[in-house]
Amino acid sequence: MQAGFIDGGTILANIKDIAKHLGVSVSTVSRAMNNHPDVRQETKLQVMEAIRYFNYRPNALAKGLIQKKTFTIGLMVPDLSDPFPTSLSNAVEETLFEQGYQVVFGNGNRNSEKEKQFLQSAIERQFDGLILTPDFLDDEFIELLSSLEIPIVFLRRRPPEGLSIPYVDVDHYQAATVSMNYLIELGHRQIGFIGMPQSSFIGNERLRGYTDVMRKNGLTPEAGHMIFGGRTIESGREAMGKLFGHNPDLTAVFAANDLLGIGALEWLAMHDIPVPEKVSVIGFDNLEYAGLYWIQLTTMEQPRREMGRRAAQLLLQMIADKEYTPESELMEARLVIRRTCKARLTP
Amino acid sequence: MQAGFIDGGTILANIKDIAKHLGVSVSTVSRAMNNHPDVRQETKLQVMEAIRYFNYRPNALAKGLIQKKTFTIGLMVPDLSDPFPTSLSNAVEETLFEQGYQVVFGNGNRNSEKEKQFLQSAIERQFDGLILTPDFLDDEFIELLSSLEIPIVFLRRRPPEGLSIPYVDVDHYQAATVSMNYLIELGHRQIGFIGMPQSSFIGNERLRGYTDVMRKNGLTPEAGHMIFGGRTIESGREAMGKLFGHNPDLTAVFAANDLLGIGALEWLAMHDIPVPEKVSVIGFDNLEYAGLYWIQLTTMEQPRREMGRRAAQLLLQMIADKEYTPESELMEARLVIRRTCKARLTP
DNA sequence: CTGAAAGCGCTTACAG
DNA sequence: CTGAAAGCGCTTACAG
Repeated sequence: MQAGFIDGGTILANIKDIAKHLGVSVSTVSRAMNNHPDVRQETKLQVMEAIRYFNYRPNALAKGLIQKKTFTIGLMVPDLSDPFPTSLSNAVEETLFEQGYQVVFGNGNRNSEKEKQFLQSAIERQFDGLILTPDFLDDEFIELLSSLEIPIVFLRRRPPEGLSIPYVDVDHYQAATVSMNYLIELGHRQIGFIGMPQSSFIGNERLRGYTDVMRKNGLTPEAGHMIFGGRTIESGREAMGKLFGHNPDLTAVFAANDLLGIGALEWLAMHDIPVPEKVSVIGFDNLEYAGLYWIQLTTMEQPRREMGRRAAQLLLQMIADKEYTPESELMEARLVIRRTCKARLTP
Repeated sequence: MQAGFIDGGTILANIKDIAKHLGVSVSTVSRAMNNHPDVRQETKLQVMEAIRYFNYRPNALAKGLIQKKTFTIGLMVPDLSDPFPTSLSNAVEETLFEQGYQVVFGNGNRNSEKEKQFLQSAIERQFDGLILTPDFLDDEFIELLSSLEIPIVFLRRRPPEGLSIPYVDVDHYQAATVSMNYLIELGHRQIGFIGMPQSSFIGNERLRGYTDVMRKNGLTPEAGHMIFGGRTIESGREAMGKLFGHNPDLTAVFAANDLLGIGALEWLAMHDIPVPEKVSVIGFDNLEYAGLYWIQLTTMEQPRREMGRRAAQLLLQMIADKEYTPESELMEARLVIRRTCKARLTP
């Protein structure tokens, strides 16, 4: 029951084949497919049947070319192998899919060139909108951005100054003060900080939360109590080693993300330093890892699904009304108390 | 220095604007852009400059429509939140990107409808090829597949009978015999099996490895030693509970994937049953999790990057030569010995 | 080396 | 309710 070859020529049916087969015009077929009101019910039914018979699918390129709308949205993620953004991407994808959009993932790959190429590709392919998590906001990238007339929202990143692009992010500073206050309340005073690369905006916001809370409590954030450089388990392990080597009197550590926190826990476990009895550790992100039986990391949970959904919704609004630039959204992280933090024994 | 508005009309420059601006024909601009040999060097340079000036990017829809080639490839993954496929997808993406292709991720979502919709979308959007990991091979899906004339390769799945679609997968049966032989060599005789849902081809291949090696060693795979149903940590935990509850004399467990294995380890840890002293556990996949300090799961590593790369290469070949259907590839998994398996003490 | 023309597969005013 | 025609933004024989 397959059409396969039509008139011994074309491989796949197009709208012309359908029209010819039914003895109607191409316009009529088009209208019938798109539920145009001005089509006789009978005609519509015939068209539907012919479509089934020929296994016809309209060519989205032709459609997009003429309608100037592709129902395609680009979603740039910094690193496909980073576990953090997946549930976020999932939420973006679901929200957009419900509205008939296909989302195209772009692998930024923590690589400036790839990020730019993704933008280029998005322009050439006429995407309807873009959700971006760029790591490299150099001049060239910003110029590219500003030359675009596609709706854009930033996710987990702040847009460069001067561009009115809305963003969705967590208030990292505020969240960091929450976790720091928690440690302070538990009685900790000697608190270390394991940070991401200092080029990271997010990392710096969390650091700012750390230093501010320290100062507010009359404590000096000492250079020797802070260490920067990575975002992986391995670098967390290393950092913990250095930190504790220089400051064996630390009673708590604030790790700027869970991977770093888990690395810290590994180092402490390897050196038989009991957590939380001797050292408390708090992370940030609430990755799946954090809940493992052996880890049970106390951490700040980012509302990942909500962030993804919200970013998608903002974008949808912008697409619906091109004049409108919605407000950015700063969401709150939530303290998830597990088993790596404990009140310091008052001496 | 931005063009922005051209002739107070169009927003974005197109090839016509460039041509008009230079006083040459559209064909000449097209040829200059595409490095056609028959273009004067000087003309080419002028075109290049105009392109820069207008910030012009060719419309990929128009290009695709006429060239019948979109440089777009669809990659279906079963579940965006599953940690297993990411490095695999990464390798696919890298390989394809090098050759100028954009890959579009499709979220199968372990949902039959979404898988079909992705195929439909791929047809409409004229993708050049497809890498598929479908979970639902019902009749409708198979018919859809066979009506396609796009090159397809299956990744981590076997194509339905009758369709000559090449695939790339690990030899799960062979790998399972490797891990089982390892347990047998360690002296284990009472070996349990924690399996995936019985609808899973992969799960059944691993099960077959288990039962065959048991039988070859004169052991009977007892129904009470096997348990099926999930692929998550939680279901591994549950399964281990049931298994051990009924068979406290088990000395080893073969978990059909790492998540199940980790769940099993959790249950054992929660019940103070020492691993590997009392019970050995072996997994399958070698997820990142498996290497965590507290887990150190002995497991079978799948060559994920190679699988992804290979699938992409096969597809590229098929795209280059549409007549050619390459051989499928069955790769070998590798035993990664960590700390969850130990020789059984001979009584 | 360059241009005019046809055409890719659709949609959409415009007429009737 | 339906059809003929123009057009979306390109590429590519065909002529010159």
